[in-house]
Amino acid sequence: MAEKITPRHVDYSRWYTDIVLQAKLADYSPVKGAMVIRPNGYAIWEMIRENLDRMFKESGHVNAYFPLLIPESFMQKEAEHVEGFSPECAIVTIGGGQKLEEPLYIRPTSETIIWAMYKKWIMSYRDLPILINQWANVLRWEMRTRLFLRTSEFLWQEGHTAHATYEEAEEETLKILDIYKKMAEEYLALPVIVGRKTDAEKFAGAEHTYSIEAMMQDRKALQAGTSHNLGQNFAKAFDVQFQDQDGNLQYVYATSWGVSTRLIGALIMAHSDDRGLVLPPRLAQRPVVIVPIWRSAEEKTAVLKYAESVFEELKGQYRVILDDREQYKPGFKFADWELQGIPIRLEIGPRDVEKDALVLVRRDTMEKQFVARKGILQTVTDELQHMQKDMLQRALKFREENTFQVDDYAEFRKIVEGEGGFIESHWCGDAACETRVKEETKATIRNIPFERKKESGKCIVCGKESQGRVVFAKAY
RNA sequence: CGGGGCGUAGCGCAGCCCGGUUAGCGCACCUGCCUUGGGAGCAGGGGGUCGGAGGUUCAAAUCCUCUCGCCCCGACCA
Repeated sequence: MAEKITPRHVDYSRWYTDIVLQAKLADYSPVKGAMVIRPNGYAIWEMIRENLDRMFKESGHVNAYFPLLIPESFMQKEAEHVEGFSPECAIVTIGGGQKLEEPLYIRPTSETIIWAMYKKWIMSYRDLPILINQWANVLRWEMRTRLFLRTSEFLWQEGHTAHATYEEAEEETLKILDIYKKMAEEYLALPVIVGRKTDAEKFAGAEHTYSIEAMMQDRKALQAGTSHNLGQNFAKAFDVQFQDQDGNLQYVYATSWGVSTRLIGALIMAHSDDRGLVLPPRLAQRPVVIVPIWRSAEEKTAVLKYAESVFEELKGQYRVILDDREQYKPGFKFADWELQGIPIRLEIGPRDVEKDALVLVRRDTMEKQFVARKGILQTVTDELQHMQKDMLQRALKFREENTFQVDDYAEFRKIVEGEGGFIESHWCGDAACETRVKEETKATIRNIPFERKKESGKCIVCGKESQGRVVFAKAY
């Protein structure tokens, strides 16, 4: 059989597309720019969703659902917001066979409809805070689309909170960022740089935006989540005031934050290899596959009996696949499950039955080891934990090896135009310098990391004073 | 909007220039046999408005006209 996946070194973006299609994560839809998320892909989203949802609820948030369609007038209330989103909106103008009096926007995000409702619900400080999240689809008309990374319609969660003070809103914004970091590192095994976006890169309508940024295997950056402190911008636009304890009317402070199915793209590009998908164990709904191997009918009986006993032992803890299909040889099954990223494969053949052992293969390292039948549940559990940890460490090491401190613009350009990577350079804070770098190199400031050294230096572009380094990279 | 390319089975393609019986190949799919410790083999089988419409002709996947869709490059936009 021919190779199904273009190797990374041949064509990175084709490799990515091949993985998505061949691992049956998603498929192209009849509508340009949209995609179908297939069961394998949706399973990953479910794992992300279940865990994030739990963390949101543990931190006091509740879920709700706001409608898909937003009156045009709502969209136009917040000036920056309108400007930021108008070009990429789809608008419904006909309903029930008649032209609508007011066009309805298909939500590109829900701030406006939500703040129109918050106006009705918020009267006093006793109504605050409101900590609502919603799981929804949104639509942004995109010219260049790529499966999971940028599609016109995508799934996400969007949190929208309302607070009595700026400080409380800021605290919320940061709390969520922490949850995102946890999701990225502990579940996706994806090390991220936490920081603040520059004004040029912030959300349209926000006071400021924070993000988590990850490095992909082609050394490009991918924004994996954002959290915005919206200040009083939306409260003012929608006239949402509350009466404080002293009886004074004040505008409400807001936040919003989201992660999307783009995380699945991040996951693929950070960990997968030329054989196919590599799933971190904590995101695998089915972390183990058992492949029985036999020749004769007697062997088949013995092997299957043995395999079933292993299956029974593991199934209380893990969703296990027992691949007893007759029509495929073991070699085919190995390749098939590797393609789909199943973290651990257990091979069971006549020799293993005899020795009361089995062969365990880790997807990330492809390392084969003989393990004892006894205690297999514990062995699998240990291996899954190690794999989870190793994947994060490996990704972290890769990022560190491809992060450079640069103080000379010529060298900066050489790196960006060459292999690429994250470049930590001084920046004076002037948008003009940021723009110049973007125009000349296509690299942008990913964020201003929280964990940066206080270090005086000179702006990589203009040479003016700078307090610390920011992270530049080409981004998805 | 300009230039170029492509539409033939689920996917990838050949056939077209030079019109001629039932339109073919690889992969995938179905049935059977045989195999099974790294993507097997053999035999049989199902599946097509040849993108669409019109025209030329005894005869069109093939020639002509129109039309629709997609891809690449440029322009535009960021």
